[in-house]
Amino acid sequence: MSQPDEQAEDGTARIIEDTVLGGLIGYRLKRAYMLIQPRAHAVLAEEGLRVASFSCLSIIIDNPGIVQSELSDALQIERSNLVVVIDELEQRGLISRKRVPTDRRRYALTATLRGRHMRDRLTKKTHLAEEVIFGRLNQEERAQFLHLLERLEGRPAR
Amino acid sequence: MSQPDEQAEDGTARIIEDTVLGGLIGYRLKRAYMLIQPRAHAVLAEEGLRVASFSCLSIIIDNPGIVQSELSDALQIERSNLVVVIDELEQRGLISRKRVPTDRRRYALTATLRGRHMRDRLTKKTHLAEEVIFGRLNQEERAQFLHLLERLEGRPAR
DNA sequence: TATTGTTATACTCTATAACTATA
DNA sequence: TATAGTTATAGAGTATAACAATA
Repeated sequence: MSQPDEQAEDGTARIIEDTVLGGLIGYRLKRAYMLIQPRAHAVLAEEGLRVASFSCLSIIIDNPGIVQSELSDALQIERSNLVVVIDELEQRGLISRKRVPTDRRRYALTATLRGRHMRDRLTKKTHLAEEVIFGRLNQEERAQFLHLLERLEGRPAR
Repeated sequence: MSQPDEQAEDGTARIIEDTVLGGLIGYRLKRAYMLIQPRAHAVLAEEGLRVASFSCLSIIIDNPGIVQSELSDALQIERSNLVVVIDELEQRGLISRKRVPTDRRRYALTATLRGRHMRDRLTKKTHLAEEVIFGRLNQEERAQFLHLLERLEGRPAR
């Protein structure tokens, strides 16, 4: 997987030079993300869930009664695109929705027992899948990395 | 931008709990990437280029004579999807292609002067755009972060 | 008037299969 | 037979506009 042994005209592998791209954090983040994402995708697909569905399920479990517009904000998914995900989770019996009595425009979302079990199982499998890549870092580096990602998201230095 | 002030039923902002997602590196990488990507996208769009086009242009400049299948490997873009990008770069006069005499199936790609100027200009603007986010880290943290990204991509520890 | 959930739609990215010309 | 570039196409994911119900 990903061996750089493309044949150049003389039959030797070409070493790719790069003076710019590797210095761009967006490019580097994308490459790292693309290492992880397909593995998470595959694990979740085994249970018929997409990544977005798993994310929604997880946030609903951690925030019982959350409504779609709040979920939309939290996960940065367009309200309109959330609809199909929520429908899917409900039809599979992983969450349920009921109208908020004080504001009948909104639906309070809660996970079912089945949904909670699904998340717990998939959390373990996803962590295992990520381990193939994240395991390249030792414990100190992992903590550093997650800390730096938090800093990038705007959390102030410790 | 991204203030978490969604109104809960009682009129106070809901604090979103998260016991699982934040511990998944894929989720965290995606969030960081989504902070950077739209900014790079916007800068490149000002010159009518997409991110993939800029990446290709840059690798072609650094590797004159590279052919499409090598570029495809280097950037992990499907050969078929590269075609439109290369066409675009050529039509805009940023690169040129000529058949490789020793293997007439292949086209050697090289950047024009105009292409090199375009890259130089866009490299500066992209770095500036990324700075809004990456600037949240100090110099030592930046070096650490890029180093850890390299480690994730499989480069052995120093 | 504004907001929530919804529908319809379009656009970009990405993936796959099959073709051609060359090797 | 295999490979490079190409075409066509389909599937995700994402973004926007407009609507009904409710506030």
